[in-house]
Amino acid sequence: MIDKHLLKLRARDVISAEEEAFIRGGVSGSAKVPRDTVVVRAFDPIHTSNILVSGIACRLKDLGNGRRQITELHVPGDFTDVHGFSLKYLDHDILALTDCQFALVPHAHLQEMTERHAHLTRVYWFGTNLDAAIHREWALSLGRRDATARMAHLFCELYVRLELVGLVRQGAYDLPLTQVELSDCLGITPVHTNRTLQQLRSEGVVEFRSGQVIVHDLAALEAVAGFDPRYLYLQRMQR
Amino acid sequence: MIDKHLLKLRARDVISAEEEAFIRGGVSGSAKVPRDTVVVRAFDPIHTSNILVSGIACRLKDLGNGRRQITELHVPGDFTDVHGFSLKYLDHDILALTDCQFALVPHAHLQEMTERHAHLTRVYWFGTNLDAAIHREWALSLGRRDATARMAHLFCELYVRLELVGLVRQGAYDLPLTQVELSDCLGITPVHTNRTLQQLRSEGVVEFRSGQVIVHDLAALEAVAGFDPRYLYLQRMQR
DNA sequence: CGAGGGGTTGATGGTTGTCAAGGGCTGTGG
DNA sequence: CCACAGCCCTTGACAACCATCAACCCCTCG
Repeated sequence: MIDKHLLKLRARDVISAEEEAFIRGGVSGSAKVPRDTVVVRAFDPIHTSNILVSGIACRLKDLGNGRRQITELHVPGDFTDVHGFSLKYLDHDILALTDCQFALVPHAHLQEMTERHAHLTRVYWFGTNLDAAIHREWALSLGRRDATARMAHLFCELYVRLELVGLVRQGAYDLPLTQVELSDCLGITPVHTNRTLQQLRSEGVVEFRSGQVIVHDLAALEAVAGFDPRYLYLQRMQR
Repeated sequence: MIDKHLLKLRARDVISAEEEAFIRGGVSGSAKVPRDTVVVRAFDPIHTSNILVSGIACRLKDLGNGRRQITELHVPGDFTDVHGFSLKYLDHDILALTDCQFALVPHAHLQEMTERHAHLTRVYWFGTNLDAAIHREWALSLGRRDATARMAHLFCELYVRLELVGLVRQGAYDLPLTQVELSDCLGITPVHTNRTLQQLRSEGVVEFRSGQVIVHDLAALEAVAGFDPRYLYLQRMQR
């Protein structure tokens, strides 16, 4: 069930058989939730964290006045809320953007990990730091890239992250979001999202249609985005 | 030297005398750097992390074409780059925005901490998760708040964070940044920063002048910002 | 005294937001 | 089987926020 999660971990560090067993042993159950479900509500106390097994989820901050910002998209293999273990509550919702399956990990298990598995603790600490690096790149996009570059950059990021877990085929990947949800990632209005998508499509760079991203020209997409993947920390650590 | 750092830690968790000794024992030296110094350069390998003792520093992402985005401001007591311990290099610069003093902590010491001090490891893990929460709030600002609210929100955040380490007096605190640097926090141009500052000043809410932030009406400032401090996780944990 | 950094102001333009309407598709129930 | 609701996408007209460009002021410092 959490094979993709291990794939993601092993892309960046060495996980021993014993550590793998410990991780697998920590999964206390699983949950299937339909599209548009709030999996974890902001500010609620929590005692379990969720590994995304399948589907697309996100971290969503809601201003209440109708304005909302997605601060990260989650792909299969992601630990959507390990940070909940140390924070005790989240400052944002975890929302399933499509039908999703999650593997559940009690915080007690993470507590035990910190007591007895120093290396694994560092691996998951790294994981939350990677999330923070993604947040920073999004802040850069939101602050200093125009709508076109911002959108291209998001498509580049997802390309890399999904390829890591084997979900890119022939330069295309599934992303069954609405244009409204995409807007909430990019900090623009749905109308402008629509027009930006049309522009990228007409230039033959990338297409977003019927829940799929089809990259026609990856080099061009990266150029439009100004994409530099180093913020995703893709090299494996030497232990 | 790192009293403010301990103040910050103890605001959110219980630190034993033994743990305090371990932290203090980890400081291998200190560094004084003048304004505008890059303390840690993006993508350089690193083996030491820095606790900010005095001054204001930031995390800065540079697009190269003149566009740059500050993703977090650091105040005295902050561990500006603990995340460098697990990431091995940073995806952004650490820049001293004023004359700064830092306490240096070798990564070997943090490594030892993860092996022998599980609770302290959780404390510092929490710390990086708090940074990520701040990143998310900034992403929300950059994506969904207008310039006025964004600026007000930043002043609110700094008010809380500086108060925690005893650096707010009579509703005012030092913030010796230029308007250009403030612009790089807010994702707007210096010209617009200037006009937004004038607006907030003329409304009697807050004043930013000669390196000081003077809050005239905190309630109004928080209202303009839509400020909710819960993302700063101010309650102390019960161990 | 001149250079340079920082701040201020005015005029103008562009990216993006807002408002409003309509089209296509899907699912459902009469 | 058709009517209709609802969601999603698309388009056009217009407005607003913010960027750009350019100039000027003030202060400090060599």
